[in-house]
Amino acid sequence: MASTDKASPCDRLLDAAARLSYRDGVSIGVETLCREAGVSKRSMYQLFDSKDQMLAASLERRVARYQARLAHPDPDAATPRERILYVFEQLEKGSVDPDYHGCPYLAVLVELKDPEHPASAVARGVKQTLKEAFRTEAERGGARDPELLARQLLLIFDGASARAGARVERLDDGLATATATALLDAAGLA
Amino acid sequence: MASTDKASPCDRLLDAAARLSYRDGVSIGVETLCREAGVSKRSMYQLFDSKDQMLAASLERRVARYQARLAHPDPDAATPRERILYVFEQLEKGSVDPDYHGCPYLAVLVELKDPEHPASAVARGVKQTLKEAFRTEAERGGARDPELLARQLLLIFDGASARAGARVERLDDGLATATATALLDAAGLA
DNA sequence: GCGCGGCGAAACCGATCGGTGTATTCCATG
DNA sequence: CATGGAATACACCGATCGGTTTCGCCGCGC
Repeated sequence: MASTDKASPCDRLLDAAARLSYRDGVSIGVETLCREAGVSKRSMYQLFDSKDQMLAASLERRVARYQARLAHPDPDAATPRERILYVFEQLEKGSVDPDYHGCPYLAVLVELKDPEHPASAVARGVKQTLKEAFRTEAERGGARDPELLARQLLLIFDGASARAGARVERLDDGLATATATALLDAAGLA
Repeated sequence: MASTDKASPCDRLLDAAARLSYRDGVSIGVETLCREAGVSKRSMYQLFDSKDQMLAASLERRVARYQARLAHPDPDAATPRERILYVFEQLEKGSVDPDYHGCPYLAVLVELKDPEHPASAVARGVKQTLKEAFRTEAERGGARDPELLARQLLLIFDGASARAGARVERLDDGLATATATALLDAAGLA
């Protein structure tokens, strides 16, 4: 059976929306989405009010998985520095996938220039959460200015993911971790 | 008279394409573009082979202006460090404009996931040129690894422009220059 | 005065957009 | 077996997509 069988129409729709909108952009058509999910357009509009809300739901659905992949597997044993650098190591590991096209949440924010779009709100929330995670680690590690360090790390994170996704830069030599390390050192993080 | 009068149809078209595709995204329609430029669709298709090529031309047209805005006004008197930091100061100055939506070349690369698109090639070229400018300054300033430093600075540049354009971050407190400075120091740049 | 070329207005092309209406089928529950 | 909700197929809506074509005006050279 195909990987999309057996799941509920709602799940199949959200998975297809996440996959295709990430690969082809948010302007992917609902017709294509439904065909890919094996769900009729009529069913889709009974499950969701609009394409915009389905897109937001498809982003929301993957938030936990996304954050879990960036979280250090053994948080208690790791230092703040290790937990921060683990995020960038994971970014570098993911970027070698030929299907990698950058952080999907940043891509949505760039493509949907409308900040009122429901999907933009989801994406902003993910970015905010990551920043707060960085800031918490920065505080625990004794950084001189935890807020500043967190904002700097997000500059690196988003810059690296955007450039790697656009195939303008490669991260597989540790560019992101090296840059983050330089900032951690400059911030006086333990 | 409107600002678009008196210029040639070609210029008006390219200006409108640059303005609207930057504001609304590259999926802006040719109908809208032509209406804004006051040029008939027929004339547009005599001047350009396709919408894609017109988009590429509109990006190309602004390259020199874009690069000039990032270049230090007095290159001979300035140190490599000053010339590098000037780029980030200009980025921060531009980002306070309410119409700022990030670096237009990075936005095009993210929106047009197709690297074969003629506009993608133009955008990649701009990024490459900026990286080489950074590397030249890094060499002249005696950085330990000029190539690495140039790549790191572009991470900052693109991360800052994308986040500022998406209104997820503000640069008006000097975030970009502060981060770049930390990297220059870490690289041993004079 | 006349014809011709360039250009704008607008119709037109097939395709696709987001979204809806309607009729039908499937399946689980009572 | 009957009923009802869920899902289907499919036609349809007006709008817009990138792109082409027709027509008619206007100015310039002969």
